[in-house]
Amino acid sequence: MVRRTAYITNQSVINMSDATLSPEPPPVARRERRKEARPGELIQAALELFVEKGFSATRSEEVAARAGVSKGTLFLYFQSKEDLFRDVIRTRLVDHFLAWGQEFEDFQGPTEEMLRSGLQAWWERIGNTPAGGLTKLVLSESHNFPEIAAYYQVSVVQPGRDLLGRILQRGIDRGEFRPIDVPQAVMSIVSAMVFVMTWRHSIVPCTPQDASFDPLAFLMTHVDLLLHGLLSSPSA
Amino acid sequence: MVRRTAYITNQSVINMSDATLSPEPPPVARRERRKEARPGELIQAALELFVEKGFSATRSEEVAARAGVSKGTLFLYFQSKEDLFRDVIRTRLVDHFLAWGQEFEDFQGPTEEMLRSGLQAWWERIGNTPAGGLTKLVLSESHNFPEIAAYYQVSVVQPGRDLLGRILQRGIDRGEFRPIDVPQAVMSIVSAMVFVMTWRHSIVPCTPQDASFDPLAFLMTHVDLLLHGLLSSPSA
Amino acid sequence: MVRRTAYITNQSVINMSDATLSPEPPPVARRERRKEARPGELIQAALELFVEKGFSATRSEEVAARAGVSKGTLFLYFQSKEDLFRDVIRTRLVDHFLAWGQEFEDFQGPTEEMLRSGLQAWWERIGNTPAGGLTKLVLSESHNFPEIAAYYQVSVVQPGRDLLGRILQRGIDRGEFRPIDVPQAVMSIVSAMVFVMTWRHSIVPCTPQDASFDPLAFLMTHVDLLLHGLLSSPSA
Amino acid sequence: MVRRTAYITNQSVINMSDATLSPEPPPVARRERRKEARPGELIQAALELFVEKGFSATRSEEVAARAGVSKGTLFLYFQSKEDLFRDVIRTRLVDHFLAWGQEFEDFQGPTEEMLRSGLQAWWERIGNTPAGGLTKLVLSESHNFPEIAAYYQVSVVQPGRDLLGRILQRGIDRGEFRPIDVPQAVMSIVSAMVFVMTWRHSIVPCTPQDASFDPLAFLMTHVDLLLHGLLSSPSA
DNA sequence: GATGAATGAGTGTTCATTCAT
DNA sequence: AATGAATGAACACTCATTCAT
Repeated sequence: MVRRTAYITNQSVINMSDATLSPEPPPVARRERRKEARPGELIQAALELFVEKGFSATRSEEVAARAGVSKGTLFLYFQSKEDLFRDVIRTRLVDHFLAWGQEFEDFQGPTEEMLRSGLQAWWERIGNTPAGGLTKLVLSESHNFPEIAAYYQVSVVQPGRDLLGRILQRGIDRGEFRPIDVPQAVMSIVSAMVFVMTWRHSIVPCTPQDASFDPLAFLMTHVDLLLHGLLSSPSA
Repeated sequence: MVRRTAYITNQSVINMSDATLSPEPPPVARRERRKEARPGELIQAALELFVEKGFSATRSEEVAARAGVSKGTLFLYFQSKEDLFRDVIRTRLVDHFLAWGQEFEDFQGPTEEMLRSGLQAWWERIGNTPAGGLTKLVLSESHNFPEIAAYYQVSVVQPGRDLLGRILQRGIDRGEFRPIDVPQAVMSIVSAMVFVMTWRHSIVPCTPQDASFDPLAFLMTHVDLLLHGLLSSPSA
Repeated sequence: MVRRTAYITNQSVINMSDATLSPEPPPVARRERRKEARPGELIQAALELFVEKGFSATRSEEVAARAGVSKGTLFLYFQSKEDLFRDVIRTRLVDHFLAWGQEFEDFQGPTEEMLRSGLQAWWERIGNTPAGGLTKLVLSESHNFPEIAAYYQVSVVQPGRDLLGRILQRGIDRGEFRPIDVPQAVMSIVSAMVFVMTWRHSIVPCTPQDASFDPLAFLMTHVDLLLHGLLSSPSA
Repeated sequence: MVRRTAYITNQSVINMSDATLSPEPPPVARRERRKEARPGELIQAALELFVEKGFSATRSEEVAARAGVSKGTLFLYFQSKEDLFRDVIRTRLVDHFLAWGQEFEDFQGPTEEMLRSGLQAWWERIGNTPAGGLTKLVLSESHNFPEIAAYYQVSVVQPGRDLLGRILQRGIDRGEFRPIDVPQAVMSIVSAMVFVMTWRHSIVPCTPQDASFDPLAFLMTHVDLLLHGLLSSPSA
């Protein structure tokens, strides 16, 4: 499990635990091992390059080169560049996303803490990983690959919204929160999450002079505001 | 209405002449008029197409065709397709953005209302216009055009943040708001604005089944939550 | 009109009157003239190369080069290499074929002479031109382009069979020929025509030591045999 | 049955061992047998596929797959795809062709009958077998494999012409036929044979609506016409 | 100034061939 | 001997850009 005490502020974080290479079980023929590792290596390389340079600006040969293979090998494992893109999304986004939010099922403390803790977990496990760059990529390329955007909405966004909705509902049920419009409130949180990922991979890298944007701090302050409101004497 | 007074702290702005909006002063010979209108017509066509299909998916010949001229003419006015992109963004971002926020200088009512009214104005004049698409375009292409992203940050985002900051500060000064961290609170509002534009031009068009996303309603509910908080008995 | 007294025996005849360039009517802009000439020049180049080397062995850049243009220009006029192939067939085979057999409508002499004269005309105008190579090409590539083969059958072969059929029928009607099965007899002539074209563009170029194959002589002897039979005392 | 006595005036024949047809003599170990059978199995698979789809449209992996081996094995036995092609043709052309015409050496009946009977035998044993497809293949690929075409001419066509020539000469010698130009008359028959094979493997599969072409019937009618002529009162 | 024919560098993809296992 | 993962040369096709008219 990845656990990071301090907030990670720097950009260009490529901390992707290579999910494909385990601690080398029984000794297999070298060639064999590569065959199984290849798709993962290629997807990893593609993820990095797509996030770094964008989909169409990345030549398929570059992906192959970064994975340490030749152009032809790429097409041995993926029917086309677009297919590779799809598989990157599938493998990285969805898989990673599923890892989020399991432990909240039997959370005991106050919902406010649950919300903070959930967001922090999301940031550490998803937002602050290449998957965050992927999200920006999906949004950027949505014109060219609408099915992928739709897939993202269904497989990533919707589950996230559901989870957040359950948390908010819990707060209402336990009398901690006011009986607000849950779906709308969920969107207020989602918007901050999407914004953080978008911002981090577009504006932030271009304005080094203004590098004071701290995503996790922003998220926490955001939740704070949502919880306590701006008004000095909140309305009845 | 184009008014240029404050804000513009730009760097290396090449073509700031908003050839498209000025009310065409003295009557000139037809040919002459076309000649001067050309760049603006091309920029308009490019804006539309870039927003519709993305930068790289738009062929320069399409831009020319939509502007009613031939491929060659495009390169008479712009050195390259990238240059055209830069000019589109520069011209339009500033144009559109300046239209926002002048009338708030001497707003009289409560700050809560000022905030709502300001966001509504923004939505109507910017978010819900091609400029919204522009923003998404800038973010999407920030890898390929980092100077543009930086320019956007300096010329568009920063003024917006300043304006919002002044509004929030006014609320605090008048005792309406709690003495929160203004820059952070500003970001909570900005994030919703950016999110709305991003979402609207990427996910929404790809998921017609889930077309229930109402940007203005979201913005208003968002402000509502920020103002009143989620908690039933807000903290001291 | 092309008229050759002696039989043309040599291979590699590329006598294709450029059907595209007429005696330069009114003076047109250079560029303009090229634009109209280009498709014809490209088709001519493609015809030559396809016949020389086969369809798939011919790179599209070679076609362009022989036409004196660059690769890109080829695709300005033809959507794909396959399309170019189709247009070569359409332009050259069908057009040329239509030129055959008009004057036989009111032929006066004996049918035997009509048949010889018709075959000789066919040889001079079609068989002994690049169109002959085209026929071999169509047959060779029929696996890869079945629609083209079907088109050839309908637009070239069938009309030819019809024409030959009318000639034979005339002979029967005038009592010159025995009342044979006309379609079958037609095929006996067609087979010789097809054979001549096939042979000339496949075996003959590969066996220079055996270059004694004279297509026109063969055709004439073939007709002779068909007319008079092999038997010394022909059957009743 | 494979008999090698006459005819073979070949040049540079590399692999003449007909590994495919010989009735597998003494029982060998399984592994051994496979090893010797491999080339033949590959040639058989290649023959089928080349005839079905053409040479360049057949991927070498398909050949291997149909032969039940892997891609690499193919190149264990044949230096290249072209080499495989050469071996396919060499092996099969000779094999098939030699099967024709031995029994005519001491034919007793009238020459007319001999001719018909010979053609029928040819059709059944060669024309109407994969060898027919082979012929079309040789002609189609003659540009890329001129030595093969030459080999075909020398080893297949010439023996066939010789045989037909002997038959016709017999007819003349016995007073059954007129003293015609034997080589030319032979070509009239050969042309029909070649045409039949070419047509059958190119045009016919592409025009199912016109599937009425009966090769054997055509051949017989063709001989009929050649024997009896078209004219009602044959020449003096 | 305007045109649009022409260019050619660039890229995704295929497939015969090699070679480590 | 057999495999099949890997290679990389080859090629069709695109499109931003140029320039003769």
